[in-house]
Amino acid sequence: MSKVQESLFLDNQICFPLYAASRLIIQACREPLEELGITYPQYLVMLVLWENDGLAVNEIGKKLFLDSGTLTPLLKRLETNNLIKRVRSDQDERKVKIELSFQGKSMKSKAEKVPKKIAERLKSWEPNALGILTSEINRLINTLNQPL
Amino acid sequence: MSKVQESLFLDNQICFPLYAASRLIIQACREPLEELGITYPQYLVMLVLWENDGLAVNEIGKKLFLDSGTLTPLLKRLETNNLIKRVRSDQDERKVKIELSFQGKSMKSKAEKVPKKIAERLKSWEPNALGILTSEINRLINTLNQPL
DNA sequence: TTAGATTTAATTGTTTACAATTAACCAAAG
DNA sequence: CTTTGGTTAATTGTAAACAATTAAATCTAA
Repeated sequence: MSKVQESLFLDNQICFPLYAASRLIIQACREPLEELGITYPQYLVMLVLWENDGLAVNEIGKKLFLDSGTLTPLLKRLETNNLIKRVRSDQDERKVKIELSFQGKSMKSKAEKVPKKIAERLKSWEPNALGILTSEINRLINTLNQPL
Repeated sequence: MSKVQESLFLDNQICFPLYAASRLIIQACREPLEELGITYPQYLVMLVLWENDGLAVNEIGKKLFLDSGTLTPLLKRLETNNLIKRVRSDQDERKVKIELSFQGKSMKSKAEKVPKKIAERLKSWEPNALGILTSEINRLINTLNQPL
């Protein structure tokens, strides 16, 4: 069979394994996240804010590769759950700053369960192999982010 | 800073890089897929069918890690676009067999553009490094699929 | 100074994901 | 034959993703 035809099998491409692994690991996060009452994308936004509170919507979007079409409704849900506040900037009224509420800040310590759960799930992996895999995936992200 | 706190940074975990890389590479597929008039998950179903025509919904689901809640409406859209037929099995009326239409079969040759486009996008990568990365991700999938 | 371009968030509409439930069907035991 | 338990696809409801558009605010260059 020709190389081109072979490449039309699921596992030969990198796309499907990435897609499947991403969904499976998010599933593994779901259980500890349920205790926090948030979803995985919401958790990502919280991670960004715990590192850097008060960012604008587009600044969060740059870090997570998400646009306002995804973030605006997600942030509204986080606000409804009293984890953040959305405040229009005075200096630039186009911008909406996202600020952690007290409850949002308090969640940080409880959130440590998530990486712990994942680490437990991947305990059969050499830490080194996992580190290499992570950095190779980050390298792939860099490649895909380069303008064509 | 403690290890646990460090693990609450975006890039230290494997979850976010996987999630980001998955979405970025699906974005890279979008342009060639637009020519075919299908989405990435629809393309995955077509890949499965090109390898094995006439599978039942749950058999496709096992290969893609998707359930009927996702597949049923997706397959209905593929049927509306005349790429497949959904036929209730005679032997077991619970099952719905998915059969490629003539147009669905014809699309296979045009679909070769997708892996070609991805290969072009990743031409800066050593084929070997890409192969190792793919197999490591597949190993991760196996780990995550093991029952806890 | 202002006309046009850019930035920013929100909105609209389509398609995935997925949990939870439902309904029909099958197979095996009694 | 009937009951029971398991399988299969569909349905319902919620939350992402993302393209495309809109509207307001800001910036820039003539």
